[in-house]
Amino acid sequence: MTSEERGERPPPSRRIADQLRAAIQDGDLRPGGRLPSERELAEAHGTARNTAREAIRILAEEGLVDRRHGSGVFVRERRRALRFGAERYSRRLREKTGLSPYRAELAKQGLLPRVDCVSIQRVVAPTEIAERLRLPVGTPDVVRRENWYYASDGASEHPVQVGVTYVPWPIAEGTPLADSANLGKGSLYARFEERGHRITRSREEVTARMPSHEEARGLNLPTGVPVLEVLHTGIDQAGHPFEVTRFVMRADLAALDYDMAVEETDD
Amino acid sequence: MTSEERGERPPPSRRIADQLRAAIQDGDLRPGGRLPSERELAEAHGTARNTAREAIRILAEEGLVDRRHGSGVFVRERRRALRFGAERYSRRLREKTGLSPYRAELAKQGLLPRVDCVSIQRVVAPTEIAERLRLPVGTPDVVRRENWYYASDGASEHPVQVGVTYVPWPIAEGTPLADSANLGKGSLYARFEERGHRITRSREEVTARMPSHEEARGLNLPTGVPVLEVLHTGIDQAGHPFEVTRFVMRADLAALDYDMAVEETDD
DNA sequence: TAGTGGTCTAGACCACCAT
DNA sequence: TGGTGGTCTAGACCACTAT
Repeated sequence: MTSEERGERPPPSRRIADQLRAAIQDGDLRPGGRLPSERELAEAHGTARNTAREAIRILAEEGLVDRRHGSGVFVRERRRALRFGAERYSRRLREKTGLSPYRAELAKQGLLPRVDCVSIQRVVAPTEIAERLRLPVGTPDVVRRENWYYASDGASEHPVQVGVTYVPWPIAEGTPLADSANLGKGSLYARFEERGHRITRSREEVTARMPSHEEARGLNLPTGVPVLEVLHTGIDQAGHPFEVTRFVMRADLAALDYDMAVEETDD
Repeated sequence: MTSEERGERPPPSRRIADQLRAAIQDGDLRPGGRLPSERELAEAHGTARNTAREAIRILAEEGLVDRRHGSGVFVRERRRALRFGAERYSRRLREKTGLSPYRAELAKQGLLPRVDCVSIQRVVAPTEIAERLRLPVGTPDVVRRENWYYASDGASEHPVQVGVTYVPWPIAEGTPLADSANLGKGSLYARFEERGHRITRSREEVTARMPSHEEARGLNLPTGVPVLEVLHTGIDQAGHPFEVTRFVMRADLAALDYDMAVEETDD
């Protein structure tokens, strides 16, 4: 039981945070608007600066405000414009638009996409990946392709997500999958089809967590923003998994959208 | 560009945090294990206690450690045992097990479920809900049912998720949906079928964010744990939406699992 | 009761941003 | 250059947990 639940007065830092939070939620402080400075808050409440600072920190952890060194503290604007759904793997969509699903979604939002293939390596599959690819023991080799996805509004560009794709070596061998950043017309899934693997089912395991230290730096994440982690498994017409991709995406910019038939489950 | 990226030495609080993080990731500090106290860390690094405390705070925000007032700081154990998938709406599964999907999933994990229907009200639908139910203007009334879901390992019980279901008033009127906490055999979807709405498609919009102040308290969430928010729309055999549920779940305990056909999209 | 984290004070200097 | 947040010090007292 917390002090608040017992009806006691919360400590000053909490009370200042509560008051600012209410002002944000009531619209007295508008998105993009600036909060009073730490020194102003401290004086207004008759506390030390550290106490006002603690209040700001509480709000930052909740993802409600952005702190900008040298400028001030601002009410965060909630966007979450990008929605990624299962149709991103649809051949029909691929053939119709000629765009990769990431590019198609950004185009819909009037944003400029950029995808950067930062590495292609032949590695031993991590356990989690090997399980999902049902790799036979003794043949653990996969191609690991790491892609970074950016969005630009014309003025500035932000990283949105990272995707790491694992392909069993026997499937990738001798194809652009094994060594080319540019996969050519139709991209990834067109190349899989040429190897006899047409994506028929998609399994997606979704979790959320706070970013690791490295992810927070790489994705340029403000405090109080979690990441969505999606472990995608592509399954072909024969029911065999042929690729696994782990996406890590900024949860403040991206959302997932699934539309599914319900009675189709066969267990 | 941060000071670290310029090759400068990070400030003492960061360096202490980096060192502890490495110890956790290398396994020198095991899950459940206790970190040195703030006073010990401060002395060991020749800093003020507040500086050591700041280091601990950085790790807490990353979700790596739990702080327990009066006891110490402990390496968080990662569980995430519960997986919720689209098959939870399957009639076949419902009829086979006789269990609600939540109860079935917890039983699989050897946990004891408890579901508490805390309120049933007739309200005006929030915009977001009205849009998804395609409510005609002028008939905005819905039944709002709020359920809390708990899991118990026999010793202690934790809240896992909250689900708020909205049903158009004309569908709920005169049925247990409108006023009964106990929905009877087959629960929610059996009642919908009796009203002529068989769930055929499910749309799920998934996001993640830090919990609100109230959610953090209600779900008893430790710092550094985000929530998954799922906006589920049930669609019947005629293609009409008939219920919307917003789930908010602890991301450290729950995950989502989707298995879908790919080429079925009809746009 | 001893040790822990939670909160606070009243300063200080630094790094960053806008003017 | 003046104002902002970022970090730090060297204390202090309180609230909580375990023994």
